[in-house]
Amino acid sequence: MGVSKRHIHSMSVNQLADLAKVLSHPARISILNYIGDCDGCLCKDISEKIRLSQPTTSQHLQIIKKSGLLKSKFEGKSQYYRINPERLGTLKELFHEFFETTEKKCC
Amino acid sequence: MGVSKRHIHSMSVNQLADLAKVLSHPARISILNYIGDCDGCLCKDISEKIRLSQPTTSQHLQIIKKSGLLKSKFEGKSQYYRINPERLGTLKELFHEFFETTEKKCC
DNA sequence: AATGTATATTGCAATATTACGATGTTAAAA
DNA sequence: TTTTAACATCGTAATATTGCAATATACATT
Repeated sequence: MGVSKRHIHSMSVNQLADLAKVLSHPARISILNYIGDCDGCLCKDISEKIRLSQPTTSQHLQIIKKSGLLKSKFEGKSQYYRINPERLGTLKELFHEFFETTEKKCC
Repeated sequence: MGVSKRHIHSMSVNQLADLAKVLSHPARISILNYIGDCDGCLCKDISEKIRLSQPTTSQHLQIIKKSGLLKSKFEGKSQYYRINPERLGTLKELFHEFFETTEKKCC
C-alpha cells in the first residue's frame, strides 16, 4: 500500500515515531544544533550555515516547527526561530520511556 | 533531486539521523519494545503481536538489524531476535550529545 | 521422500520525502 | 513609489518508504 498503519500502534509509540522522523534527516539535526547555539536564528543564516538552499531550509524549518520543537516570531521582515524547550523536554521523556522499556529485560 | 545531501553534514549528525530513521516508524518502535520484554523473539510472534504481515515484519526486522540495534541467531528453523545492548548504548549517547548541544543556550 | 513450519526475498503499487527554481508576500530602505 | 531583503509556497523531478502477495529457502517431522 505504501502508507504507515499508524492505527495499530499505541499513541505514545506514534508520538515518538513522529518526533524521531523529525530527527531522521541530518539537515534537521544540524538546524536544531545550530539554533541551540543562538537565541533566535534567521532562515537565511541557517541556510548558509548548513549549505542548503533557502527553500529547502525553509521546508525543513516548517517540518520541525510543525512537530513543536521550534517556535518562531516575526520582527519586521525577519523571522526568528527558537528552540521550544517544553517540547524538547517531551521528546527527552519519550526517549527515556523507550529506553526503559527496551532495556527492561535485554541487559 | 530527492536524495538527502548527507556529505554536507558531520559524521555524528549523520549517524544520529540514521538511528533516528530506524525509530521513525511506529512498527519498529513496537518491535524493539516487544523484544525488550523477552529474551529472544521469533518473527512470527512479533508479526502477530504487532499485527503486520510476516513479510512486512521481517522487512522491518532487517532494517533494525542493519542499524545494529538487533542481533539474531538461528536455532533450527527459528530465528531468535535479541536487542544489542552495546548499540542501544551508542544510540543513547548520541541522543545525549544531541540534547546537550541543543539545550546549550536555549534553556 | 514428502509435508509442514519459520523466515527471507522479490516484485509491485501506493505514497512520502527531498531538493530546488520560480513565484508570491511582506516590510524595511531608498 | 520603487527597490531590496527575508521568507514561504508552488510545482516538479528524482528517489525512498511502506505493505503485502507470491515465491524461495531451510530445517524438522512424518
